[in-house]
Amino acid sequence: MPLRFHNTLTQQTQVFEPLEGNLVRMYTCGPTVYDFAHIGNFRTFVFYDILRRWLRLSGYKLDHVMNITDVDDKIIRNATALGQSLGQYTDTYTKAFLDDCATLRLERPERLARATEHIPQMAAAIKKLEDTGYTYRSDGSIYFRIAKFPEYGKLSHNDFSGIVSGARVDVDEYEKNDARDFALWKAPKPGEFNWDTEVGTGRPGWHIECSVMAVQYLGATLDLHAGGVDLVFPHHENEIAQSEALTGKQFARYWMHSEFLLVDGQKMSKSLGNFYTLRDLFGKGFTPESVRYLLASVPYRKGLNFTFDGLTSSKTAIERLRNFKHRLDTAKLAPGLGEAIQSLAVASLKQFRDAMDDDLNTAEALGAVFEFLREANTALDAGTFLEDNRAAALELLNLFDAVFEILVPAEQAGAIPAEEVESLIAARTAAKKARDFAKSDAIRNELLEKGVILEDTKEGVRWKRK
RNA sequence: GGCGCGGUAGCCAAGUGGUAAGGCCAGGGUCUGCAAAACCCUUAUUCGUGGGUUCGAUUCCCACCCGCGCCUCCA
Repeated sequence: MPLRFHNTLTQQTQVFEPLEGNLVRMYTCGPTVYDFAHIGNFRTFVFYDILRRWLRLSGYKLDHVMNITDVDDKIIRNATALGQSLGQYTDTYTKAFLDDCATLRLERPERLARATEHIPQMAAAIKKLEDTGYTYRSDGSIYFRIAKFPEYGKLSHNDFSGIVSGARVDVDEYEKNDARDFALWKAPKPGEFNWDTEVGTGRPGWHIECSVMAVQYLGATLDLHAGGVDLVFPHHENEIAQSEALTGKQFARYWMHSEFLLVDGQKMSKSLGNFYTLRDLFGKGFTPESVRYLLASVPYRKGLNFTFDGLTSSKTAIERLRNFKHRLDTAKLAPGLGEAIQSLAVASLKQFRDAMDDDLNTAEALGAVFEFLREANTALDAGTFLEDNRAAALELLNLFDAVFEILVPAEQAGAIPAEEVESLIAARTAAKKARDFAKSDAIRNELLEKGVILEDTKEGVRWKRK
């Protein structure tokens, strides 16, 4: 089945094909580094990661740019309050963001682009828009005149034709000609962080950075542009207006937007006390893998209701997958090929691929894995899962983990070393053999307290960390 | 009000014009010195409400109710 994505621009799910061969030029909206990113942000960043991985696994090469917005009102406010330079302030949160991404095993885009490192390019773009009549100045700021861009609204499917009537409004009386016009360049404020450029002193508006950096690194027409739904309007709509006014070419061919994450059915907000960063969750004992799994398991276009029950349930599901992987890796199997389980493996692999091809339907892809897992366990118990079945089963599981990447546990600081665990297990086994159950149970409890769970199986003792 | 997304078992959630994937929880079982862990089994005559189209709708159409998002730089 061909790879298909839902395109916000056309409001349809359509076959994805890049403009040029197997190279995908993509741009995703990254964080504004004014604070720690929260799990709602990471829902979107995990979506980018799944998208990247599936494109790669589908045989595409990626040229992916993500911006780091390191100048905006909140950053300026906070940095000023702390008496820090912009760079000092944003470095802290940029680093925290990148650390969090690594913890969640998010692939790094081919390029991260910081807004403050592209100020001259933004000024040049604004200059060009001025020269071509797309802008006007007002009180030292430069605005984009959306009346000059008839297609404005095509992404968010809003009809602005009734609102766009700039001529009525007196420029001297109003900051903007039209309520929908947006700032390309903001007038300098005394005591704040400003840049001297060819269009004057001040600082860039929010939207221009994405247009400029995307076009600079990826060319006038992107294959794919993604972000959270809340960015559809105005951010992405404005990006389109600027970019297409600038280049005269279609800006992005496919627009993908991830839905919101809710907490207990409500929007996350500081006042409700349901506002979580990754640090908060790890502090409560949840693992990065559980967070990653939960955020990845609900298809990106569906609102995701985040709950602690959900995290706990993810942890259990991950355990089951890891147990199965371990069993596949270590089981002693009779030679031969079990026909039934083999055809199920092939079918499950196809189902997994088809589901991912269908606009990244991760929920159905997971369903395929678990269904196979159950049948394979039954076959393993029954002895109808044979040596030559191992490869296809591992292929499915490896493909699954190439997307979800949760099978290998993260290292935990302060954990009991493996050698120590092994020697305690040896002592327990000896005690059991001598039928000294008091001693063997004591060792078992000691290990449990240190976070190690023992599993007595026919093949011997297996252990894992809690 | 406009635009968009969604309402499927206790919770999370997939899906199709032909009679409901999967995960978690719960209950039952296998295994075990006892446990744990692991594994298996069971769990929606029903898909927000009311109409309509159809031989047949959760799936198509209409209306309504409810939740969420955007409509001033929130992923």
